[in-house]
Amino acid sequence: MKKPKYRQIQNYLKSKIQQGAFKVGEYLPSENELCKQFSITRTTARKALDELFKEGFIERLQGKGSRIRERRQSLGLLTVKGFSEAVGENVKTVFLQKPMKGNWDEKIILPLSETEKNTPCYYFERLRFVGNIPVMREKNWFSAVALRGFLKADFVDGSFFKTLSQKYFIEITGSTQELRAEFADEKNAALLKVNAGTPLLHISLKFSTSSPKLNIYSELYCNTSSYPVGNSYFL
Amino acid sequence: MKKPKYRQIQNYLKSKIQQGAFKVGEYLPSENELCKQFSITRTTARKALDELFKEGFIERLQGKGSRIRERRQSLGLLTVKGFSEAVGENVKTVFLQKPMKGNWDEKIILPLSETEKNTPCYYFERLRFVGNIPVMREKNWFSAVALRGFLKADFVDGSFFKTLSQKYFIEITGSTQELRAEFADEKNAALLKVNAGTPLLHISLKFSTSSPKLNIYSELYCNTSSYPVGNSYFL
DNA sequence: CTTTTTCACTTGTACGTACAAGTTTTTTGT
DNA sequence: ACAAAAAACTTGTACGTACAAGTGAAAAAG
Repeated sequence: MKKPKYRQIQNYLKSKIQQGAFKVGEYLPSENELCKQFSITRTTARKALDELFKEGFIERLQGKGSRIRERRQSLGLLTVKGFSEAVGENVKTVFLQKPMKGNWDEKIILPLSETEKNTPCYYFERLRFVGNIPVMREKNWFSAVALRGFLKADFVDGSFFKTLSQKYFIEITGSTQELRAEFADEKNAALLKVNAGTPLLHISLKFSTSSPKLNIYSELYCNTSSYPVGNSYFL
Repeated sequence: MKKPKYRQIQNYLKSKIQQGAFKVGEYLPSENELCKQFSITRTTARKALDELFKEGFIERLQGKGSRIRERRQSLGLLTVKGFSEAVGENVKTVFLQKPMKGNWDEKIILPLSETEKNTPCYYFERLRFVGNIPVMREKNWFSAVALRGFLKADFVDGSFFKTLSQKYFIEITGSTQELRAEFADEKNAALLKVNAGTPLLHISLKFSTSSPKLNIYSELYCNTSSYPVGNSYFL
C-alpha cells in the first residue's frame, strides 16, 4: 500500500522536473540538501536520484551534482535522423488533422486491449518536414479517458510528448515497434511528394506510458531516401 | 586504477554466466552467500547484483533470488518478428560466406573510426529463413584484431553474439541503427526470392561492445512482407 | 598579481545494523 | 494424514557512519 520513501522523493522530483521547475542543464538539490529537506538518510536520497538517473531524467557528475538531462536522448526511440536532434533547425510539423474524437482504425497494426476498444478514441495526424521536404506522415490514436480536456489544449512547444509530461505528468515508459518496407499508396505518395510505388518505411508503434490507461498507437510512413530513420541504444 | 569491489564481484559473476556456469533460469548465489564468499557486506553484494540486473543478465525476485535471464530480450535490438523469440522453431540460417579475411566495404554506411580503417577486417554473410522463406540477408564486418582465431572456430549454437560472449567474453553494450526502405537490387531480390524492385527494409547497424577494439558493422536487407522487423524498449 | 595550497562542497564506495516483505520448508497442532 | 503455524530462507527498504575522489572557490604563499 504505502510507497517506499525513495520512490516518493523520486516522484516528487520527477514532477518538479516535468513542471519545468528545473531546466535542462540545471542541477537538482544535492544529496545532503535532500536529506535535510525530507529528513532522510543519504542512502535514501541516493536511491531516489539513482532511479531518476535510470529513467533518464538526470545525469550524475561526481564532484558537481545531478544535472537535468534532455530525456529524449535516453529513450531508445526511433527518430528521423536530423529530426528531433536538430531541434527546430529546418524542422517543421503541420497538422493534417488536429486532435479530434476519432475511431479505433482498423489500420492500427499492434493489438489493442479489450478495454481500449470500448473507450472513445482521440486521433490526430501530422506531416513532418525537414527543410521543405515532407519526410514523415504520422497517424496517432489513443484512449480519450486518460487525457481529459485534451482537444482544447495546445501542444507544449509543438511536442505531444512534452504535453503529456508537463500537462498530464505522464511519461513514456516503453515502446513496441514493427517495421515494414512497403510501396507508397496514392495518399501517402501525394503527401510525401513521391511517386506512387516508391518504397516507404512503415513503422507501427505502441507507446506504453506511466498511466496504465494510456497507450499511444501510431502508424508512421517515412520517406527514407534523404533522411533515414535512426535509433541508438546504450547500456 | 583499482576497481571498486562491487565491480570486481559483478565482473566475476558475469564471466561465470558467460562461461555457462549458470544456465538460463538458474539462480545465482544469494546476497548473503556472496557476502561470506567474498568477505563483503550486503550493500556491496547488492550493488554488484543490481549492476548485473541493469545489464540484463539477471532478474531479481523478492523472496526467491537472482535468476539468470536470456539477455537478448533486454537489449533494444531490432529482431525479425518470430525470429529470435521463436528460437529454433522454423528458423534456419545459412552462410553465404563463412567468416573470412575481407575488406572494409564501401557499402558500410555507418562511419568507421580511423583506427579501424587501418586494421584487417573479417567478414561473413548469412541468409536467414523463417520456414522456407528467406527473410533477411545479413552482411557483417568487424576488425580482426579483437578476435584472434575467429576464422577457425565454429559459432556457439550458431549464434555470433553467443560466440562473442562465451568464447571471447565480449558483450554488446549498445547499437546505432539507420533504417531505409529501398528497392531490392538484383542480388538481394534473387537471394530473398522476390522480384527486383520490391521494397526491402535496409538496416545499417553498428554494434558497440565491451571491447573498445571491437565494433560490429552490419548491413541487413529484410523482406518484411510476411515477417516484419520488431523491437521493444522498456524502462 | 599569480601561483599554490587549502577548504568546502559535490558524488562514489563500503562498512554495519535492523526490520519489512515475499517464498519455501519445516515443525507443530488437530 | 492433513492443515495451520512457525521458522528459515530470500530480496527490499532504511537507518547511520566513514572515508575516497572529483570539483571549484577561497585563502595563503610567492
